[in-house]
Amino acid sequence: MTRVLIVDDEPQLLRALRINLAARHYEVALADDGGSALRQAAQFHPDVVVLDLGLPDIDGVEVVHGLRGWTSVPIIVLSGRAGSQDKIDALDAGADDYVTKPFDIEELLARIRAVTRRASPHETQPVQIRIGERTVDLAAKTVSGGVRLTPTEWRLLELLLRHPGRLISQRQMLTEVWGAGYAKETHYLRQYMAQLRRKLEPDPARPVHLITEPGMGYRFAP
Amino acid sequence: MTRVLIVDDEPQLLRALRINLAARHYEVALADDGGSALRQAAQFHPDVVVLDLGLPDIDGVEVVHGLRGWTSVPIIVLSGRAGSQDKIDALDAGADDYVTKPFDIEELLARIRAVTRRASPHETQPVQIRIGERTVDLAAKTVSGGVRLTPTEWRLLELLLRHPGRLISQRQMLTEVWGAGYAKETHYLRQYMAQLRRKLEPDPARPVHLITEPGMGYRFAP
DNA sequence: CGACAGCGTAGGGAAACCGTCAAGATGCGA
DNA sequence: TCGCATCTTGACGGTTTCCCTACGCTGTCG
Repeated sequence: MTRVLIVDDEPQLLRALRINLAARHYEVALADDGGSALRQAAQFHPDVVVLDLGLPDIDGVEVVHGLRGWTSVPIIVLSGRAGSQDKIDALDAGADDYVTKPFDIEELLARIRAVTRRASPHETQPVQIRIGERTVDLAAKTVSGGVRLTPTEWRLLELLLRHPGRLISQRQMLTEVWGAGYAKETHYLRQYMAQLRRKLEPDPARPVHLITEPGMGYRFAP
Repeated sequence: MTRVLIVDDEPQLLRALRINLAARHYEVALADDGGSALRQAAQFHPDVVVLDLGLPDIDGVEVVHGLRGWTSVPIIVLSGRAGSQDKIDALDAGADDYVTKPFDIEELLARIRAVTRRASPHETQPVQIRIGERTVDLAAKTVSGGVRLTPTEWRLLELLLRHPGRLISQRQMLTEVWGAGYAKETHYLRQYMAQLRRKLEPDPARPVHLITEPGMGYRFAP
């Protein structure tokens, strides 16, 4: 079932879309500002995000940036502003499509079908990754052996696992998992990397998959 | 280089797009009806197709179907008809995006960037460089053969590798790696160049890739 | 032949960094 | 309101990395 996150500050629109999408057997989550949108995206893991640019707290383009920091979920932008520059900014920030209000609900549905159709083969690619004796499923958010991870642990692990073999800088990890204001709190990294190792590594004291690169960052070695 | 196939029956539009895209270093192919569009797509293998729905011979939606029969190349549909049903039909036929004429050329370019960005996540080209028997990946910060480098070693090596064959002055290396106050500490250079050679050169005593230019600086010879 | 300048190598102390244990603070559901 | 899971914060010992000093080598030039 396709999961849709709708972000808009008009209750009417939210309601209309929720009803229409639910009637077509989409699973729907709602958010009415940028902050809750980012939180919802992390928890709900939608297959597509419908995002209004005119939000009360954060600029919509910033929300796109925030999402693109850690996910490639398709984003369809809504906006009342018909100006072309808005479209260009949103698309270049990483949005996949742009619809100007007022729009026909059928057209939005068609665009949702279009972006999810393109993204769906991506979904079938292996999201199961082995770490030692454990198997991690990023899509289902499960780890074999009855291991459970907290939300923060998931975000951190996902960031590493999505770039196998690549060095992820401390700065990148901190800003993408905790936020832009935490770029220097390397303490958190040590704390949570230790927890991940305890839960995933065969011998947590001698990690072979979650590798430290002193002074630079961490790396997931498959 | 991204390859774009433009299908439209208006010579003016074809010309305008061709010029704009060529100026931005796209490779462009043109077609003015559905038949040649399908032929061109087969021969030219574009990375994205810009397709006008109002063609003289075949209905645009049929062209979409024809393309989707064998390729998943992103398709951006153009149309003068603003009616929503057109959009829905085209999107459901397999198009990826829809732009209504008249459109801002910048907007179309942004949409081209959006669909190509999505279609080719492989564009994150691995910057791999060979040094003797070792392979260095600057993006992933890895060296083949289990070799590990420290942060300072990486900074120094990156500076050299980003300018293959070029002489890098001691002054430049010192200021870029250690800071403006270290411009005369040539000592550090010898120290770290020796370490890099030990880790990367087949015979550290006889360097063939990390070359000393006495009195001047160092050079990376590919 | 000797002085000198530039380069390569080795090793030790200091500082920065990392892993770990432990405890306080916070938020959420019962 | 309480209890639990999670997130923050603090403290300490071990390790890596960096900075710095010392010394041998080579080629040039007087």
